[in-house]
Amino acid sequence: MARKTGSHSEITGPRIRAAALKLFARHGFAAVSMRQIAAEVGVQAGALYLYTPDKETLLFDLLKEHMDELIAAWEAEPRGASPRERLEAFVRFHIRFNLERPDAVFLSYMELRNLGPGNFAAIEALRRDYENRLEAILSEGQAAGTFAAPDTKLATLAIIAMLTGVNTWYREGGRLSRDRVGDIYWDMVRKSVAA
Amino acid sequence: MARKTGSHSEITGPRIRAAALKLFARHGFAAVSMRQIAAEVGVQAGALYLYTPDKETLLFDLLKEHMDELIAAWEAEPRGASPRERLEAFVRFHIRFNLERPDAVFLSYMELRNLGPGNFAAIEALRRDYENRLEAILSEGQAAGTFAAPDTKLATLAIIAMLTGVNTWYREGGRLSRDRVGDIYWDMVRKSVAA
DNA sequence: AGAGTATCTGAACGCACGTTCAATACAATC
DNA sequence: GATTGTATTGAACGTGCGTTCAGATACTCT
Repeated sequence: MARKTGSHSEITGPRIRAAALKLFARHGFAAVSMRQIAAEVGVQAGALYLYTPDKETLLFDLLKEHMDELIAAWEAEPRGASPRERLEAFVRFHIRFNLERPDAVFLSYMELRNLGPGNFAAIEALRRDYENRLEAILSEGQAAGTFAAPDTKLATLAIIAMLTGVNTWYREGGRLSRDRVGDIYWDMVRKSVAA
Repeated sequence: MARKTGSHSEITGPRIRAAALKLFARHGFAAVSMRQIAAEVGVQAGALYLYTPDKETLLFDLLKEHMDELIAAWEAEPRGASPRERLEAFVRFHIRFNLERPDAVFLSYMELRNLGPGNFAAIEALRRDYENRLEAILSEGQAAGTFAAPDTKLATLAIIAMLTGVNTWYREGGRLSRDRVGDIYWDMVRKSVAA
């Protein structure tokens, strides 16, 4: 028995990636077998190799796609007029974007070590690219006298760590809405680099 | 051939835990085999079971020990007179303590999901205990008018995420000393919750 | 209707896994 | 120097791993 009905290649590929994303995030890359991913999709393990050359590449593609989307989404965001407005937009964007993709965010922070050196470097470069966009905002504000961070590079890393941390505790339907969380974090970030 | 010379039980146990900590942090719990740990220690895989009932318990013991040490070390820290002094002490303590144990910190944030429900709950409780100590400081300062965090619970989580993030980028011999990093983060934390 | 192509199955490959345990080697005690 | 107890080996258990591939199936095109 092979396919049941219809042409599936355009649907199986995304389903494999979705299943892999979910399972890798839940149990960790090394703890998830190709057979588990296949079972989640409703297919035999061998069929996965029509869509990926190997397990590591499957992980890499997920991480790469996530980082590309992150940067593209930030680029598409309306650009604030002042450094202060741009920083506020960044804070709210980062929280909102990450809360919409908890599995991909989790993977991006936890499973980099399962990549070979070349793939690792590619993802790291994208991460640094994203960080640099925040640092540029802080530097501009610093030059304009709006901000007074003791060290813009460290402020960049500190702010991103703080914002990404929201994903570890936020639960849908909890005591705070996403917008309210954005308000609270913006207040803290704003003050932390205030002049 | 069994032992080479001398009585080893008091030395093999700690060596197993040290090897497991290093390898788990480097490659992830699921990706490390009992045979690899044994090889690192210079012993056969079967010998590990003299010191741990199974692999998960080995991980749990590492995490538990780390959390116990963390809380005990904070308890032993001199207690500042004011909320502001206590917060500064917390910031500097957290950075210093975590930078001294990067592997254990990494494990504590990444491998909780490999614990069974009971073990998981035990570690989570200790983590919450630690967080509550910071939140208590913020609440006191809030009541005294020293701090004006929009939400002490979120400020707690934000500060801890920010501080723990230092471990992801700090490298010995880099451009900043540990003390200087403490200064910079204390400046940002102080301002972020300032009245 | 028939050929060709894309998609998938099912079995197999060699290898490594966590764990157990009888046998063994050594150290300490008498 | 024999006895006892502890620390360790080395082989084995059944299971599951990532990956490959010949063959089967269902769809498309003529």
